[in-house]
Amino acid sequence: MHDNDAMAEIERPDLAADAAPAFSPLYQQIKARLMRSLQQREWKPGEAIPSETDLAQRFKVSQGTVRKAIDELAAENHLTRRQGKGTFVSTHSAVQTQYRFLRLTPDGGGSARLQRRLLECRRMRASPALSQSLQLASGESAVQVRRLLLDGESPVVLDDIWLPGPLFAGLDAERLAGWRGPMYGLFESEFGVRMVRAEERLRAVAADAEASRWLAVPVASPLLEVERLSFTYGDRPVEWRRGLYHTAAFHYRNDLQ
Amino acid sequence: MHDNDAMAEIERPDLAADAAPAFSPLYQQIKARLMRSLQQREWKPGEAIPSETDLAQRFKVSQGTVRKAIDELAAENHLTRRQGKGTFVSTHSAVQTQYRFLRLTPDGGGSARLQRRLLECRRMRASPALSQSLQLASGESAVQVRRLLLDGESPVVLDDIWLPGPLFAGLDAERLAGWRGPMYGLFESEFGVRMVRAEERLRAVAADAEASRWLAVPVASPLLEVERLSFTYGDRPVEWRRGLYHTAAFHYRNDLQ
DNA sequence: ACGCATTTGTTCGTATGTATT
DNA sequence: TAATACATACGAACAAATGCG
Repeated sequence: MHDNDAMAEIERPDLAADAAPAFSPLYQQIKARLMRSLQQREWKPGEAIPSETDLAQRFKVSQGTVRKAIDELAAENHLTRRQGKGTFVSTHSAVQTQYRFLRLTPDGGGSARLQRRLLECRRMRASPALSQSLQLASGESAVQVRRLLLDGESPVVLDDIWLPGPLFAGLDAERLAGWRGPMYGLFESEFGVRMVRAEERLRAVAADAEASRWLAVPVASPLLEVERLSFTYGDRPVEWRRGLYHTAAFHYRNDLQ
Repeated sequence: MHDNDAMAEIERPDLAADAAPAFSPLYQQIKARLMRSLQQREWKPGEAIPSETDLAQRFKVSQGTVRKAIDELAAENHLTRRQGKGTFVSTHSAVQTQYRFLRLTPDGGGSARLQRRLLECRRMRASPALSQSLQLASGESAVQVRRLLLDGESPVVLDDIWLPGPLFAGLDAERLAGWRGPMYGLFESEFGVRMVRAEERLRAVAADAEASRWLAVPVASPLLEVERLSFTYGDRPVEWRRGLYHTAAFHYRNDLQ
């Protein structure tokens, strides 16, 4: 009836780790409550959350149980632990986590040092496809941002970014151009929207006239197309992005384990 | 009354012998010893390792310390825990982890169900570049495998795979063609080489004549090039692979967190 | 410069729950 | 049902890093 080797075992629906139906371990419940506090911005990106002993008292559980909850949140990059200092809400502005989602790497090694050049920032009516991706009500507005990333003088990435209009009220070219640091840092601190995870889809495509112009490559050159759907708390999609990468001197790096 | 960890350190000065830098937490030392056992195939892929209590006795530490070591090894995909059954050495043959490194996904969703077609398997002198990548002695032999992955009748991936010749003695077309299941499963069970992690580099390239023929696309079509360097225990590189993906109906999926 | 309090990190021990055989 | 193994939970103590007075 049961298979006895390692290959059995798969058929179970195996409910997701964070969805907590009727009965879930205490630490999972604590984890869910901490996630809720993060979502409600009780503690903001960069700030410290209460100490483990404080939280244990608040939730009336042992410190070890809080610890296990925090462990998982730290493993998922929601929180960052610092021995002797405390546990902090992760932020895309922290130097060590800047450009956390950018996998572009120079072929020679090292990490990319790219300049940004803002090309466009405008408000538009969301297309049906975009409304679908970002779960917008029909007819809702969107912000479109177009920009280049350059290695010195040579353009490497052409990004088109779409955001829900209402969520990013007040976002315009001036605001973007004046911001020093990663765009996701701006979103966090100015609009209260923190990107917590993203799904990327990669393809090879041929450069069209526009991409050819901006990236300074011949029409029909092969380009790496990177589509990205980014999510904030509660698995809510809040950014759709399409990047075209010129992968002559750079590549997209991915570590598998 | 009981040992604190300083005393434990004195009782077992040999613990830090290989990897651990002088003083490291006990559970890290246990983790290193477990890794060594995995590397030496004391327990083989798919097999169960001793229970946590057994290991605790063997290493003369508490069960909780062993648990923390195993936790990390499980998080790194070296081990797989199954409640009530035991802890098992991960294997690429297990159904739930088959094609763990393959990120190719049909655009419509679901998971890829691709046929394999072996095109070539031959022994060759390793090129200098390959020797460099696989850390081979100069003049050492390599095995080259070329194959197609097909979705029904339409080719999707052209893979070229290079392996260290001595490590894969006896690997030939017949052996490959006769094997049912993932290639990495064959490597594990027939050659004792388990891939534990890999680094991929992605680029967009133009199809050359050969790629065009095998993938049934026009010359100069954009293709997704996926270079992969795979490592076994001890960070030893044991496979170099170049895949050309035709990303018309498929894409390379990557989840960022 | 030093010591102290705070906070996370490590280790132990114990008990109980849950899944598997 | 019983035995085994992993999973959860609690409590306690000490270590190590940090920051402050």
